[in-house]
Amino acid sequence: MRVLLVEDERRLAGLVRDGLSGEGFAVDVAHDGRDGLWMATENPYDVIVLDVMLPRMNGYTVCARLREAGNWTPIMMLTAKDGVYDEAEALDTGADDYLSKPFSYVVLLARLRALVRRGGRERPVSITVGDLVLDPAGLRCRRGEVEIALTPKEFAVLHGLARRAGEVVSKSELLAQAWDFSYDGDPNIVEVYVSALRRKIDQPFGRSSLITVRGAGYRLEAT
Amino acid sequence: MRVLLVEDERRLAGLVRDGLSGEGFAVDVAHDGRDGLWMATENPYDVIVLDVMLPRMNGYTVCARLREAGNWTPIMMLTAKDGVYDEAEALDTGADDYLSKPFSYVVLLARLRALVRRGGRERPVSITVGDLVLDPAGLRCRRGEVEIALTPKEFAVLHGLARRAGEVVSKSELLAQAWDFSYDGDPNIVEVYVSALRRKIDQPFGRSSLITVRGAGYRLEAT
DNA sequence: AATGATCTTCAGGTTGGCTTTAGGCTCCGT
DNA sequence: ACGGAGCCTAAAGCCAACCTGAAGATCATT
Repeated sequence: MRVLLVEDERRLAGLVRDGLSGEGFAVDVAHDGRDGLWMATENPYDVIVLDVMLPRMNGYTVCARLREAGNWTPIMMLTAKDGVYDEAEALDTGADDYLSKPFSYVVLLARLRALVRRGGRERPVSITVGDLVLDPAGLRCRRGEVEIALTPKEFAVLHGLARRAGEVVSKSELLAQAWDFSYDGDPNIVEVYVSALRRKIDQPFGRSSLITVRGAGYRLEAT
Repeated sequence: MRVLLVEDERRLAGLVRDGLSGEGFAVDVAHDGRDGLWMATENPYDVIVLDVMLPRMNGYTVCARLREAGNWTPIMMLTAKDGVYDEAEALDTGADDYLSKPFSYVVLLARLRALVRRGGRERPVSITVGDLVLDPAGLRCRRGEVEIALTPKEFAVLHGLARRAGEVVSKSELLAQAWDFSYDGDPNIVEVYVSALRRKIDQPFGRSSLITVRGAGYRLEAT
């Protein structure tokens, strides 16, 4: 059971880490928002404990970014009870549960277990474009009844297109969405993936839903 | 924020209605499928909460009918977890998200908000000149029901004209809009594009909506 | 280590949009 | 009627954008 703890107060972080380790959790700790987002993106965790007030990027933003990126790991938000931050906002941005500071360790443990057990939120919003269905929770995709196997990168690119079905999405936008912030490779990579996607989602079905708009980008149509 | 709740269990419907009302939603309730379909058709809602098992018409059918009719209001499906109904089927018929009963009210609220937020993203306004429709987001154009393929440059020129439909737009204005600042080629290029546009948007339809105003520029009319 | 899957780079080939050119046409003033 | 300025448009060259197969690099798993 892997836990990511994003908490800048070193003392609290240490206590929680030690406690959870003793319960059999494998705990990674990040000390600011950006590191937390990075680690959550790079590793698969079973649950993330996320403080709201963090240096370099607040908890809401981290949470929202993860959800945007299709990461639906259960998130427990830690909110300081000084009234500035709203608990409902935590749930809005995609958190699954929250705990107000100060909290007792026993309560945290119980709620964490509950969260892991029920698997967090049931499912993210699915995207439908014609008879093409994307399920971000399982990184799954199908056209009609036919399941289509996609690699994570392929899915990310298709997801970026599907979220704005009917609109032209530029190559640089796709790059920004599906690749790391600081990817500086050949933008041609997008073409390579579009090509692969067409071979999977269009050709076998005799469709042409993934349109090239020369000089502008690509458009996914609900053919 | 208007919500349509289609749910036959009176007690549950009442609870949800009261809760959502308290959050500032305006809630209408229908107690069977056919009423629900009717109300959804007649009124504009921001989101629809739809039980699967309903008298007189089940949730899948209501959902499918709405989508067939071109109604794309975000739909949250409520599925009873007794295995008879499949969640995937909900997504198939065009639902945007689903929630398994029993669910907690907090979760429903959070997911509803997520749905509305996503569905609420409005596309850039399309421009209409008579029966000519321009969709800037998709770089698409059609006259009536007929889709017209335009290159990005052609679209840019037509867009410049359509935004000021009925007015005369000078060649230099079009140049400034559709070409780079640093373009120093032949202004004749505008004539070339106007020519190409006429061949595409007027000739096939026996129209003449793109008028030359000698010595001044061009005017697009809502013929 | 070895294997297989995925990601990325590379390079050759192709396409199609942009621009220029040039000859013909239209309008308008003289 | 005539000439010229402004406009139209077919045609063709050019070049950036794009496609795609293949090979190398990376990563995860056994």
